[in-house]
Amino acid sequence: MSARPQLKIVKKSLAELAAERLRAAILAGELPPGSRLVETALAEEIGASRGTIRAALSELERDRLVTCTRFSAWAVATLDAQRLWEIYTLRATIESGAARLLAERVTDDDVKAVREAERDLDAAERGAAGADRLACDLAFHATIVQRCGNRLLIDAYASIADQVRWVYAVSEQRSPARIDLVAWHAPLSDAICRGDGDAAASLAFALCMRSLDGDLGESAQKEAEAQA
Amino acid sequence: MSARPQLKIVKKSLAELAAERLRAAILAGELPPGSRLVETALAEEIGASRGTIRAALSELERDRLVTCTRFSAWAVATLDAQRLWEIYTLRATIESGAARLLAERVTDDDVKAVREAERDLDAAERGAAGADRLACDLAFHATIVQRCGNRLLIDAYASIADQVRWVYAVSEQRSPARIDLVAWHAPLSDAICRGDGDAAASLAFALCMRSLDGDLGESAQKEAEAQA
DNA sequence: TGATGAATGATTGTTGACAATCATCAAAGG
DNA sequence: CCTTTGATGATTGTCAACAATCATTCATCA
Repeated sequence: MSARPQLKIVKKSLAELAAERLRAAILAGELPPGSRLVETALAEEIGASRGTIRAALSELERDRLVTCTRFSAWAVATLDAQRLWEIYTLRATIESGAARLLAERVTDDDVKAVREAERDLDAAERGAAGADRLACDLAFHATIVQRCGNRLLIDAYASIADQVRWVYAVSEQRSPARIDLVAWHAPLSDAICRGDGDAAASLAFALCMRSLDGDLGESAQKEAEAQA
Repeated sequence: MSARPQLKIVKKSLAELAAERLRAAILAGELPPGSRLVETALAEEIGASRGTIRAALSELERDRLVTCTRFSAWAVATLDAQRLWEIYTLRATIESGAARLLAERVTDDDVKAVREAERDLDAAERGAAGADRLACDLAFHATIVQRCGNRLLIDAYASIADQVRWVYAVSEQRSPARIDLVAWHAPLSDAICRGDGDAAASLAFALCMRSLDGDLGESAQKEAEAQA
């Protein structure tokens, strides 16, 4: 069997297409938190029937991007300080578990991949602009999760990563704090590569929680005060 | 505001009712893994229309109890050794994160609750039958997660706990290995109560993974061999 | 003035019919 | 005998209409 270009086309149902559109619109901030979503209106705009839209909304509901109150209304989910904290701690939990798993079963390939991600991070730190730095940062974390070998964890991470991106998009503070990327990430790489599960878990958790304090400290602080 | 009995009645849609029924049937093993689920047949049996059944099936799909292949068929999900490992490591990850969170923010109330769950465990160890032992074991773990203060974590745990119960129901080995409950759980309680997040996370993870080896080692082993 | 209750419009919940797609199997051709 | 092709039945995907429910408004009355 020779290597072929990828020919297979992924067929998607209308509901999936609709969900994609809506997800993109929400993540882009076009539909701000709290926006009312009316099935008939969306059906008109998107060009599908209500049942189809309904399926799409249900999919987004399970990803916690929209909420539904019975017989009343769909709406884009809202973000308060509590939810923000929950999102980041869930992310920290998943990454922490993935890092522990990876460390406990680390292979040579894994070491190579992690070290490479670390090098990219170093390169980004030297020159690149904020957006690239953020991309490399996320790529580093994604590498760890992707290689942990647990599809359930990978899926859970994808879902929560969506919400993290959403938080970035919605909050005014678009670019993460200019921290010393390599200095913070290197200990985690080392722990994984030497197979130290406990250390990897601890460092991964701390690193994620640091993002909460650093990137979003201001707006979260503001919100918390507003609520008090 | 005085304390009142819970008066609110929860109205459920037909789709939710149907999902409940199906979930119960699957968890009880009435619909064994791999069973084909046909929308029209289910609609007939349950007494709702296809669209309603479809919504119910979608809900179960999100919880990974059923799978759907496009234009073809719904089916009860299957359990192989890999998936078994994934379920248990995801559970370990979530419990581990919850334990870390709880330890880092532990209050007097938390200490009291954890110690009480530990005492119940001790009592169960002395006298009770297998089922009660299992119940107390699960209650202890649930206590930790419930008190971590993160609704996302709690929900994620509820979903994965369903799957753990399912594994128990489906595998022949119904009762967990007769381990020394208190001896295994006490270090975790201690770590949480003294606020040692790293230790709590490590112990919680190890405890869950121990369940995989202990309770289900045989059947998992068998399956793994069958696949090879 | 404030509470109560009925009418109303808007929105979701549910249904059955029709269209699109897939898995199966038998026949044709080499 | 094996592979390919076409027909067929079964099953999911989509749709538009109807029913149930909710939020709002406004008139009524103590």
